[in-house]
Amino acid sequence: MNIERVKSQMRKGVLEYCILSIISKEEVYASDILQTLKDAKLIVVEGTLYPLLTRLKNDGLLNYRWEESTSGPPRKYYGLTEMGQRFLKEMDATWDELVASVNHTTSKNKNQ
Amino acid sequence: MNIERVKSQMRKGVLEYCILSIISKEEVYASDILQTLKDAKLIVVEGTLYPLLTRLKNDGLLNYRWEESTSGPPRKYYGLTEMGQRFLKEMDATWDELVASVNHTTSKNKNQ
DNA sequence: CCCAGTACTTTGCAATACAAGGTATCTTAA
DNA sequence: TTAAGATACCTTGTATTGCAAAGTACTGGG
Repeated sequence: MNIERVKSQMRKGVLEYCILSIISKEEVYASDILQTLKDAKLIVVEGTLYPLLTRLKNDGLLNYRWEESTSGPPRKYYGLTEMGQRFLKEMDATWDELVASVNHTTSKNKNQ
Repeated sequence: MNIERVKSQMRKGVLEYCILSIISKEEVYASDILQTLKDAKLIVVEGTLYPLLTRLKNDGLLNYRWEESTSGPPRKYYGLTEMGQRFLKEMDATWDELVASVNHTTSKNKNQ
């Protein structure tokens, strides 16, 4: 048992939410997403992200288009489907509820 | 893919944190914990809680004592070890960081 | 033509929440 | 005294999924 494992586990729960949120702002490809998550200190690796994007696409929340790159192989640029946008809104509410629940359970509030 | 699965997944990440936090306030047994989590809208079932308590005990974060009950079999009352208390403090910080990271990624802040 | 860089994909493993069923203890009441 | 019901703790099997590591494929430079 170590704190890194706990961090990793907490991350898991919000990964899909953060990824959908990032994609909702602009069309991006995998490396963009990895960089954005890294900037936010949410460490994720390729082996996690790619299968997750595929899953979200198969669930109809994402779509993508290929785009040629001047510096390597073509990239998959992802965007949110209409269903993805609706889902993201629900996730927003779900996240807010979770934060409220945890703060309630741990007796914290915003001023602490 | 449905929103319930997402809720469940978000819950997972904070379960240990919430349970340690509940136990830190007073000695409790499993049913107390289930009730407290339920009140906070963090649904958990027995089959999840018991193995988790055993794991936390084996990791040295919890200890327990048996106590007779006037209305059924004896209960295991759990308390935090010193290590558990230290760990809980780290989890507090980890949670705060996660909230900050998610809010950053999803471009939200406390006033929204 | 090989090598380095970039991008996407796949495979195997480990952790763990949950559903469902099981065991044990205690109280109550016929 | 014993059967039924309530309470409490535990175990097993399954599905999900994040991650490490290795693989495939495209591009341009030397």
